[in-house]
Amino acid sequence: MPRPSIYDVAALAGVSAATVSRSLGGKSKVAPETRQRVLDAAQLLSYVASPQASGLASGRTRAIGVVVPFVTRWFFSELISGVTDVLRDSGYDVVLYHLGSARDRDSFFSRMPLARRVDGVLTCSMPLTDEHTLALRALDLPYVSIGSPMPGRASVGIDEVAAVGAAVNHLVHLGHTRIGYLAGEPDDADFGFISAPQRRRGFELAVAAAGLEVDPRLQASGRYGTRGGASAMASLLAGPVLPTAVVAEYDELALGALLTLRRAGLDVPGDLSVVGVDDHEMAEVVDLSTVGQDVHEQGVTGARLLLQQLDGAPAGDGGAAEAVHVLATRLVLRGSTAPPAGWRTR
Amino acid sequence: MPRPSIYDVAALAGVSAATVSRSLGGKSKVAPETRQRVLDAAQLLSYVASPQASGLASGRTRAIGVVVPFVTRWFFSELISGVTDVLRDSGYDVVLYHLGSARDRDSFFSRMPLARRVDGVLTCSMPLTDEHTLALRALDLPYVSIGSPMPGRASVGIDEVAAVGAAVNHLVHLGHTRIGYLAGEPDDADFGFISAPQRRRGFELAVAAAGLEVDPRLQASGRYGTRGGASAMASLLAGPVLPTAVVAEYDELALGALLTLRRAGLDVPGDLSVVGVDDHEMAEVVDLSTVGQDVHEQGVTGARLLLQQLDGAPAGDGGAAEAVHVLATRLVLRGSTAPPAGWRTR
DNA sequence: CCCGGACCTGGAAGCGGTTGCGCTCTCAAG
DNA sequence: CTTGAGAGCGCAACCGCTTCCAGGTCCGGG
Repeated sequence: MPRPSIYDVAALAGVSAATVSRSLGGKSKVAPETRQRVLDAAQLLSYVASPQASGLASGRTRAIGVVVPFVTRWFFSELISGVTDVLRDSGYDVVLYHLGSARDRDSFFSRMPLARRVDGVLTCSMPLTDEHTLALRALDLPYVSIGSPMPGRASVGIDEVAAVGAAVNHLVHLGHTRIGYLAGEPDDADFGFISAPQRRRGFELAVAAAGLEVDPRLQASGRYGTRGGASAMASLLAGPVLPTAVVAEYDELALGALLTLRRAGLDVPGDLSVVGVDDHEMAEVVDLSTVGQDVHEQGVTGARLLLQQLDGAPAGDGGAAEAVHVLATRLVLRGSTAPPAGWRTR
Repeated sequence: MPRPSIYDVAALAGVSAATVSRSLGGKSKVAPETRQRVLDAAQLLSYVASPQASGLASGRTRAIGVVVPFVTRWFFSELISGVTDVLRDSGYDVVLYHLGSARDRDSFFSRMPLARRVDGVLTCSMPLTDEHTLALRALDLPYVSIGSPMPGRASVGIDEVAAVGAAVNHLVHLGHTRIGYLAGEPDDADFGFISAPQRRRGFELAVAAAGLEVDPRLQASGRYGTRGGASAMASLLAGPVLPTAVVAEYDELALGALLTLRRAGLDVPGDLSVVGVDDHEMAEVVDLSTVGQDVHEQGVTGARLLLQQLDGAPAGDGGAAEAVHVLATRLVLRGSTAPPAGWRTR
């Protein structure tokens, strides 16, 4: 028994297919009594309209393309979770495009499978080349970028520069003067976090603003993740000049750093303070001070912005389509930061 | 300028729409020279066939529904990553359904938005009621279940009982006799890991098999995640009888347990051994012994099984459609386990 | 009593492809 | 030279729904 079509429902309800469509779609006027009859019939047959056909006829797909470079990393999974929750509740399907490598991205943006498949696009902290951006623009679909502003398009994110600045200032206020920086490096998939440059800049600006010197000997980098943080910290420890505190580009690096320090027998924050950025779920576990961002909320906001564009401005006019939403970050003080050794409050 | 249709391509190439379709679809015979002309024309117009229309006409959507209860948890994100990689390379789109709460699931399975949207379905460790299962069956689509076998359908997973058993045996061989168990509890979303009962059973069977007593005073549970592990361990420490080793239902719990132990000033593995299950990425960082499973590989395998059904047996015959793939687990020995205090090798 | 308008509903034309069927043309065998 | 097999390609019929347009009813007002 094949799936029932709209005609089956129409026949059962004793109306035309047009009326069934109207009753279910809820758009134009149908006599309440008629509508109920149709609804009952549909229910009875457990009829579900073919998204294919309805999309073809109406020009709307009721699906959103969500493009992410990674799905296994904390930041992205939080984002996806926020996005999918909002979209599901609005009746949109989420088509997930997982583009880890540059190769994947290139082939994706040149083939553009998004073309007629979705009503809108959401990219999450995607490192896009000009070509990619162009291809995206050519789609001329409602679009929101999360994690990286895009000229003329709506976006949501945090102030990366300020976030790292807050971390630095916290250390400065504690009295630290030799502040190190742990950065991530692009990994095999040739992808560094898109926010990396800004975070580094945030670090340097804040250090300079505090009247301190930006000392390259106090900076180190490691591959993505905890492992990278561990090795970066190790190289800092092996360096010519020791910091009294370090800020990590993101929490995973800080976690690794903590590990290295513990193994080296150094006390945190006694011998060295550590502060991260993100407020990763593990940060609380290891008592890491950090600058938190609400990633789930960014996903939610991004999705909402997109929905707004979808049933409002038809992509491209002023209004919400260009809004840049900057979400707040918060300094989360935990046990990994303290005044430098030998320093005392006046 | 609206998106080009197949007729635009046809006109440009000087052929009929049918030929364009055949040239791009690659199915039936087209003269190589003609096909090339069509390909060039399509390329020139950057033509992408509407999935809607082609799906409607052909009955295939080139999309797979992936249903997960969570996306932010290690296990699931790894799975999704494996699944999406395979499907993307096979030209399938992934429609992600993120159903965290029982309410979400109920409304999902009763509305069944999957109906005509996808060619196949993949569920990942979903706790399904009989109703859900029935609704899924009624779809009559190629289907693979990851993380929980389903009668008559293909599935992939690990032997949960054996995995925990391996953890227990490891401790037994080390000489432990008072072995505790840390379990997770369902969280707000009313969801406990679907494998929880089997893991517990694995624990109890292995303990019994070792000739030891299953002592309820050596078992504790906490809410999902590290936090839960920490509190579960705490309650064990506060209990009437102390274990010399504990196995945690999954690594996140073990991580929390390690934290509690460290804070309590207990040495691991000196005072107490800890072993987890999963080989979570943080396990390596904190030097946790564990029983590892390759979750990414499970995703890959699941996706492959589904593809096999898609272009082979039309859902429901014998063959691969019912295969139960059990992937291997491996005992990963790290620094969190050792013989019990006061014990020495003969 | 007649007419205009509001309100429902049905008919039918697509939406943009796919594909069965059949026509045309080429070429080798009879 | 005739005939038949194939290969290539076009015609047209859908796929299942949405939506424009027009027709039919029912009312209230003139």
